[in-house]
Amino acid sequence: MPNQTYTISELASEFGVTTRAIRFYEEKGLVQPLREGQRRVYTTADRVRIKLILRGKRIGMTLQESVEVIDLYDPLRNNTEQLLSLINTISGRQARLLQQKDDIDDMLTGLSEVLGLCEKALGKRQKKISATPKK
Amino acid sequence: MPNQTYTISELASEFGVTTRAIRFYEEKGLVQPLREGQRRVYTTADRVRIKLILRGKRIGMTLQESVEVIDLYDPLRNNTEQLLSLINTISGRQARLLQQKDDIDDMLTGLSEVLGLCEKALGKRQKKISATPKK
DNA sequence: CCTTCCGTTTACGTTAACGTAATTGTTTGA
DNA sequence: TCAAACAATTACGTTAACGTAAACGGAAGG
Repeated sequence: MPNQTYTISELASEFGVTTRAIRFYEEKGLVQPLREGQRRVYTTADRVRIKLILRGKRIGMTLQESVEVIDLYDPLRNNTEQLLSLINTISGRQARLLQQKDDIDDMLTGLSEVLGLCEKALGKRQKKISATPKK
Repeated sequence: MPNQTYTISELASEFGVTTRAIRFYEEKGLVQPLREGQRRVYTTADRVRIKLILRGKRIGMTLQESVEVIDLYDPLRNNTEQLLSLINTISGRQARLLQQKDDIDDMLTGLSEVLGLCEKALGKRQKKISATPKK
């Protein structure tokens, strides 16, 4: 039943952001929840948009960029001209993402090496570390 | 011969940033070029730091975060306590990077699907697109 | 000598993405 | 009925990461 709705604080706590942030996204036109009187009512579609926005944020996209990416999906307008331009846009975006993956792989490689050095320095003692996901 | 040095504008144009940005990084203590009179002189080590900083930026890290990652590499201080904490830090960072890769993969999948739809809508005509990496 | 091209410092301006009140409803359980 | 919990609006504050402009100095070339 994807006809569920959500309150702002439900979504906020689900995604680990503040209600202020979600209202801010609305100010910027990123979501347009329904109203029930004054109260905002979010549909599953709204929920998905927010989720995608936050995904974009995690990889360093601005809110506007996230919206642009999201908007690539919807009306799928039929003009040939626009389709060609859309293809270019998507290709560019894909290239950036691939670059990002390379960057991440490089960084992961480096971190693994440092990790190796650390463990070596610890004399390979099999110390269990309490997972402390700081902050 | 890695004893080469660089001027600020050389690095700026190589990396596609402004000299202002590089001076800003210095203000923030991210690099400490030598001086030749007033002029800044950058070593290959400085160059690498800047490169790493920009790599961090591409995947959405703040300057401070980039420095933290870079600093994981150097003194490799020997205190056991610190080593354990370092290991945790690195593990956390790795987790974030893996999450980012997943995010990117998801986005790439989505974009590919849209691309497919576009090409289908174009009737599979083998139109060559001029690579227009816009802006 | 004068202009043109780097380069430097100082300092105020800007944008994004919220944070942080302050104030004012509205609903709900004791 | 009344306080507690949740929601809304309005508005000023904040941080990061530079942009932009002003004002100046050395050096190189025509």
